[in-house]
Amino acid sequence: MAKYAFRAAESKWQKRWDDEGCFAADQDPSKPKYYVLEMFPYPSGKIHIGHVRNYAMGDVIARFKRAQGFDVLHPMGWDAFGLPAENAARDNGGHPRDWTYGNIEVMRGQLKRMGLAIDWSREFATCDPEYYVHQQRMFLEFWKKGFVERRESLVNWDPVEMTVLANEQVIDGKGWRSGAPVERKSMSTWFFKITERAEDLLAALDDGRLAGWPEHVKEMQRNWIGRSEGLKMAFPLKGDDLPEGIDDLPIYTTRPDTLYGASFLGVAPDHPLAKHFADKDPAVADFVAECQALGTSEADIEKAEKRGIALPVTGRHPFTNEELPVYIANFILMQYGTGAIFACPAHDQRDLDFARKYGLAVKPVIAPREGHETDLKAGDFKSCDTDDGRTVAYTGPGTMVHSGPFDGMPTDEALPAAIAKIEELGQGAGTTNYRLRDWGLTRQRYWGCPVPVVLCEQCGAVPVPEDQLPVQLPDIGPEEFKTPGNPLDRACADEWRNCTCPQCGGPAVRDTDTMDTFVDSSWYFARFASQPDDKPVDTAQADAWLPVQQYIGGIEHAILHLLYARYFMRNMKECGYTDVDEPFTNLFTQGMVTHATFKDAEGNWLFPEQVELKGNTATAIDGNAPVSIGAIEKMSKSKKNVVSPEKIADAYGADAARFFMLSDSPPERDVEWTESGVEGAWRFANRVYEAVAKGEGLLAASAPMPDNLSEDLLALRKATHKTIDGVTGDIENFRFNKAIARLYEFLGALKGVKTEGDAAPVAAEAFRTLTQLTAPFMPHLAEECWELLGGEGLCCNAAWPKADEALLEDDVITMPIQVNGKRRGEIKVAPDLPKDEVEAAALADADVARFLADKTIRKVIVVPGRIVNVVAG
RNA sequence: GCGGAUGUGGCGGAAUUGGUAGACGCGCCAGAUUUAGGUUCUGGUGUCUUACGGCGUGGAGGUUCGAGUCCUCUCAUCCGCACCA
Repeated sequence: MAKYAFRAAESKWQKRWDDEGCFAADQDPSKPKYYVLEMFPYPSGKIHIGHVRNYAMGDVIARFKRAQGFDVLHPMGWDAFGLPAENAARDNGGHPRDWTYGNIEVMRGQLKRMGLAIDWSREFATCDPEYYVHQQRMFLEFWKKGFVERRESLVNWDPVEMTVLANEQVIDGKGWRSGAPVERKSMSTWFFKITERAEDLLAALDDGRLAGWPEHVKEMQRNWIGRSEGLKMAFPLKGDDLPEGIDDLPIYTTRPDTLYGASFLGVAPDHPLAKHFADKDPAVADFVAECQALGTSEADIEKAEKRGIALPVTGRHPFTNEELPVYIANFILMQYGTGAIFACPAHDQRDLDFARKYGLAVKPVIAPREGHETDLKAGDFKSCDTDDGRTVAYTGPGTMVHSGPFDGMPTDEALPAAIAKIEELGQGAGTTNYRLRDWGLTRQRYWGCPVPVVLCEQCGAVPVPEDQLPVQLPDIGPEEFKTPGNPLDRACADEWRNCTCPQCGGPAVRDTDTMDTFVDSSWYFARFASQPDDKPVDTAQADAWLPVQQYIGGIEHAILHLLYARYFMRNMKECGYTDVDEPFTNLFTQGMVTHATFKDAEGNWLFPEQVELKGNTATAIDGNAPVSIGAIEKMSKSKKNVVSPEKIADAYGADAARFFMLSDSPPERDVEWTESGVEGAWRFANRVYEAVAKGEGLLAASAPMPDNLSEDLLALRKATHKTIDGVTGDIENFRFNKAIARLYEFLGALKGVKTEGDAAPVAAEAFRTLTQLTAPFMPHLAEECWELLGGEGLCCNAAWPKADEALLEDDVITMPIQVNGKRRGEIKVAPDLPKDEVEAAALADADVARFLADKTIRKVIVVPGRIVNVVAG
């Protein structure tokens, strides 16, 4: 029997699809449109197996929707700007542009080998000037409309490399290459005022606009935006050495109810007050410098031990007139609220840690439990005792104590009362605050979209005129990438940088910042839908496709990318480019691909292909040296636990690789790549091919379905239609692993099927179904089978099968019978048998009767079509 | 530190959403076919027990006729934390 020759088949069908333009979008205006998109790849060098998983998922949806009669848009492009290209140029020479486009060339070829149903005519890279010219245009438009603003922000500064560092380049407070302690430095950059849209970005999470998003992603975004109702108020300051014009300290708090428990005030190390005293006192300056060496990463700042230093100033409590000490504290974030707080150690854990360390007062003002009030004296800490004897800050609700007029109030009443009192005193007001910060959109790097702005000493920041766009990156020599700092900001780029001011005609320089790559990825999906030369999108064309109906990508993008894209769409809408505000109707976040790690006796990492696996033991492929098997981890080049999709495609075929990536785990979860797993997929392909080969030409013969089928043939028809029903539902719900399990089961049911006489049309239906249901997962195999069966045209163009409802019903079902919750027997009954008859049948069952012999029946619970439980004692 | 998720046989997972725990695949065991096989096919495979049966969904409690599923506490792992993409 002929084996499935996947190598020949894959190139043959890819060519056919290509020649016939099968996957071009906008083919038939009469069809409903469906836009499916996977997050576009960064061209890092080669496709890895995680890409295969991501794009295989999108491809299943694209092919499935196409078969269901949709006009499908399924495009591909490249998120091509970014830091790795500059690092590669630095380490290996060359130019970031050449490295990037070279990688794209390679990766495009690798993706095409996977046989994806992609409309390649729409491909672009974000580093194409034809793309980023529109981004520059929109930037200027947003600026004009006030969505963008230039202001100061803090960055990680490497004093040796003279460069801004990304958080990931800061290791233990030191630059990753220089090893020099990092400083926090303030510089002037551009911001998108995303906080102005915080309210709507938040509202859309709950008003049904994002009904097709996973709840946990929405929850993450809600928490990220972090809307809080609180109080902004000022503590009058007292001290000999106050900065000029500063006589109070504005703070923000979400717990005004605990104001009577205030024991000190705190400011961030970057706070103006901290800066003021650092200039006067070297000890303060040292402390501030130490805090700043932590870098800008929020995680690092909040994980650090709580530390601080007192300032020679006090703040007066508005209620008690007590003078509270003021500290610089390393856990206070300048970006949140006003960068200053009042601390109530009894009811905030961080404040408590700090107060303990510096011997500050702890004043409980909330009694957690009823009757507990009398235990509490001011200064006592009993309110916070835990069962195991530790004392922790009590952050829950309770009754106010030691709080003047608020005594006896529940906390939720004391909170507005405290705000009202502060407002009455004219020392502050209730406000809404967001954790979300404005989006600093520029980077001090070469390989990004230039900011189309000229900086003139006379006129300030001036937009580059429309007819001079795009501002393209200057061509500079490869040696420039080996020099520390931003090449755009150096003499090598002078010819580009020096220019005349478009406004006054005087000498000026270009802004040397480039845009964050998140800007590039915030609207690429719109450009896929419509690509006019003279504007970002044609509104009618773009809105015909948008929003993306199914977006697929990694959970690591749950917040930033997805929030930025939502924000950017709103800006585009206000500029009239689209009527859409939410870019992604349905979102699916897929898991990562993991792989076991291997090390030789010397502790060197080994690639999987250097290792021979036999059961649970591993040896080196060259010479039988023992190999230790390590943890199963996310694939990474450094640990060498990577597999090459190309080698997999060579050995087992693209279909097997795609199929295995979807078969083993639910798609939102991580999946472990195993050689045996892909072998199983390959075996399945061969078994399908061999099964279908028995039905050669059956579709072309097209005998009519007889009316009265034998029991066996009817059972096969039922299996066929149940499989159609199940697989269709599974694909719609992203349960690819279950769809594939059903295909395995169905293949098992086809064993020994006859193809003559009455059986011919039944077998034809079964084989046709198997082929079509397999097609989204193994499209090349499906075409090969389709041809073998004599199907009309291409399998990918055939309409998706429909299940016949009448064939989904069972005449007899098996019901388990429990006695006291334990399964003791089963009965076979008609699904619609009345309850009392089911009960009678259950009690009559011999196995059940045995367990009831010495018991009295108390109750019988019959769940129709499900189960019977007899309660007896 | 904060926020989000995950945890079921030797392994990946399934369980109609409170109703037979372990579908399907991998691995393993046995048998058959083959000149040979790390091929293909057939059967078996949670665990303890000779059996009757007991026990089993990270751990500890709880609700219920019935819990992998709901509630409380807890442990472990993973993702994000704003200049990596």
